[in-house]
Amino acid sequence: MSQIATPMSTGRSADAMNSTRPTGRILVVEDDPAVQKALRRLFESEGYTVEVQADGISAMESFHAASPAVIILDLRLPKLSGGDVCKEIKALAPTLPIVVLSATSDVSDKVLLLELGADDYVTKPFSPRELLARVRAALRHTSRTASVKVVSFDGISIDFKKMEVLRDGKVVVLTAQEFKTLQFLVQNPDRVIGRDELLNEVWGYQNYPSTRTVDNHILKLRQKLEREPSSPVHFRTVHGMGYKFVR
Amino acid sequence: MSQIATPMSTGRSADAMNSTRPTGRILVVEDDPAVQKALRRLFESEGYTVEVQADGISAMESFHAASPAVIILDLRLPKLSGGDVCKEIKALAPTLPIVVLSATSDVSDKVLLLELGADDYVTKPFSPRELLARVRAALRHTSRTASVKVVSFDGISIDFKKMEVLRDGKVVVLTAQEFKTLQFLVQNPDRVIGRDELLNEVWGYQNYPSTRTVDNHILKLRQKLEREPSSPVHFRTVHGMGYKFVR
DNA sequence: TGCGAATGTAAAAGATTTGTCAAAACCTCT
DNA sequence: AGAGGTTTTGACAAATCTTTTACATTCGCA
Repeated sequence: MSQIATPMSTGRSADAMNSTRPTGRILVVEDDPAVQKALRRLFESEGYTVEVQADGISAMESFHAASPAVIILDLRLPKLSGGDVCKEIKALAPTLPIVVLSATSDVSDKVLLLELGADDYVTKPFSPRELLARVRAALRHTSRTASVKVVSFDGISIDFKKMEVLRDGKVVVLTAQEFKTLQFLVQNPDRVIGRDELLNEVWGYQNYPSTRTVDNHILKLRQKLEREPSSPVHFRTVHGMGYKFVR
Repeated sequence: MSQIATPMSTGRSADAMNSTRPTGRILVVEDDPAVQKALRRLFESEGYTVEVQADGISAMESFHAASPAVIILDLRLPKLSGGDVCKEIKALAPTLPIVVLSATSDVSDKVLLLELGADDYVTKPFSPRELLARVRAALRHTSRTASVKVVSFDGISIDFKKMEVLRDGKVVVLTAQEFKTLQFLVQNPDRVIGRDELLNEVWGYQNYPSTRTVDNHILKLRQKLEREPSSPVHFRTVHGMGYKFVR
């Protein structure tokens, strides 16, 4: 597997690590422009939204402003050391996963990482695939600890763990995108959600399809889940605004 | 190929932990207060109950009093060396998993650890996540050997202890990796497992092959175990998400 | 009531993901 | 080093999903 030293091997060697298309914001804190660029490319090509900061101070600001889903943090930073950033952030948001990026020499002390509260680390040189895998693992972890496993209403039950939907006891097959859409809606009941918001949350920043795509997915959900698809009860249209899920 | 169930979503979505929900008590034996604190925080945030001891003598006492599910043991200890603690405990409770924490220098020979009876070890600069993974693996291991040694379904029986698989009474030869994959899937039935996760859990921390590798192993499992490999019943694909084992 | 804009709908077109096979890279024992 | 086996990669077709597109319908409002 390809190893990268500092500038990341140009080719997107990440294509192998496919699977889930993430919908996450990543804050990358790294001062070397070459690595910055490489990381941005790496994650953006995977569908993440990337924000890059080069020093500790800006990192803290971004952390507050952007509320990322995961932080990738170089330990060597100007202004405010990566270690301090890590500690501060962990104090403020204990569940926010932080993946530390470092030279082996920086972490020779086994105490260090633990104390900082980092969740994981990758030493330079690292393979893009490995970093990606760890970031995914980190994200998986937070999502797993944070939510309800089954939701039921009107003869429909949604099992997020099995990723299975039943209507009247029978399995309803949903595609990945449909399921994601459903999940977002169900987790934000009674609230009107604009197409743009759905695109942001469910599709992510990178691939921005037209808003019609959203309509189509709602259509599918209605067809598959509503008893009377043409007059939907749960997946309601709010004309001019968007959609709203009601139990 | 499929009447498969439900695909779904990104990392940020709900998704439950595998069967190894931390219900466990952990005994941490470590003399450095900073590391103590860090370990306590790490495991408690995961839902484990943590007891900490700083020296070998107290460790043995706690072992008797608290009957932990797993022990994390630093090799450098005052009063009674970690090695001795390990040996003693293994003599008293052979199945209790012990994860040794050590500096690389201490374990230039893995042999030593094996002699001690440790189940796993993590060396010096280790990532918190890695330690967690090892502990989970250790727990999985005991819960497996303690309760379920054999799993059967559809004419297939898997003997985890013997590492042997029978189909219709005949031995099916699986390679190491195939068996591990099978094991992880079987131990997490009905749950959709992404390729990433499989790589993390089955392939471990050091090597990250491409996701194609996973597909290939699934292929092998299907060829060897499914009655109709081209339309798998037990090793199902969840398009866009990963795989799911169903009895 | 009539008009323009927004939404429903279905099917075509475009992309992506997975199945599968075979070759290459790796191991582990002699 | 070589044999025999395992694991990983790479390629390509097949399967499946997503997005677009085009047209019909509905809605909001003057």
